[in-house]
Amino acid sequence: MRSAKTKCLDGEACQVRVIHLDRVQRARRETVSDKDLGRLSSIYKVLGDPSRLKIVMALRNVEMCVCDLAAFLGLTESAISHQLRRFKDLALVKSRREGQVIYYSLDDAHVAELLNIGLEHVME
Amino acid sequence: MRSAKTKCLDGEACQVRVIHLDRVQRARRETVSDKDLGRLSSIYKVLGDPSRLKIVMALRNVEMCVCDLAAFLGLTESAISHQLRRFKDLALVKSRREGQVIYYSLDDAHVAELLNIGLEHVME
DNA sequence: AAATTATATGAATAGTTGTTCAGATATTCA
DNA sequence: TGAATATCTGAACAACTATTCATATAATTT
Repeated sequence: MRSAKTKCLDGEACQVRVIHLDRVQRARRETVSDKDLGRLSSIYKVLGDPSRLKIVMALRNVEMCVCDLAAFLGLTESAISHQLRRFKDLALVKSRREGQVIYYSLDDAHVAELLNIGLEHVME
Repeated sequence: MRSAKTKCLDGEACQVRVIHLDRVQRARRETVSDKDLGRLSSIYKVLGDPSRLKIVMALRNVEMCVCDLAAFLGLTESAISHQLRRFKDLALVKSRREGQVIYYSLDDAHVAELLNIGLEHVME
């Protein structure tokens, strides 16, 4: 099969070689929107850090406060708080106030599922 | 409930407040090894970038070469190659050579599952 | 009200990372 | 063999990020 020049989506020539134009077009047809792609990658990204992953893995089983998580991870309470906010922004973790203490837990069943499948992969 | 001082795992005093010692201990008991935690976070991390996510999303449906992916993403072939190596290092993507062309596809069923669950979460 | 406790926030910084560029390697074809 | 093609690799750099420190906010207790 021969190489071929193609044009970028915006119309400008972009000198990209395409060996299988049909496959590229199919990929373009079946791809998810950039918005969804961004949101999805944000979710994986927030799980893609050892400290944060340890946090959600713990929250899978027990509801915990910032203090507890700081002791568990051996990090500053400030660091934990910063990371928890990232989870909250993505609606992966929810919080519940009881006096001065704020308890954190998983907000979404999909998250636990993501963690379980990941664990399956790593454990076997 | 009152705060309490505890000691770090290594025995040194570390001035960490712990509100719920039982929960912290339970978390310590049920946590996965640091090695597994590292491997797992690496998997999420590699999916946590829009470009890379777009690559594996495409490979979910079609086997593609570096050229094709470069045209699809609008990136350099070099950039694609660099990213594909990360996937290969984690055994998430496999390759097959046919002459000068190397075809890439998903290596692991778990990856597709991770992507599907993520999509479910984002789409709904 | 003042002191204490738990958490949140903003700035600063050291470390990490995605991309590009230039050049190397591997395969095919003439 | 030499030219052409597809992919890979290493260095370099701008952009991003995880953590800490200092400080602010919110709730409780005395």
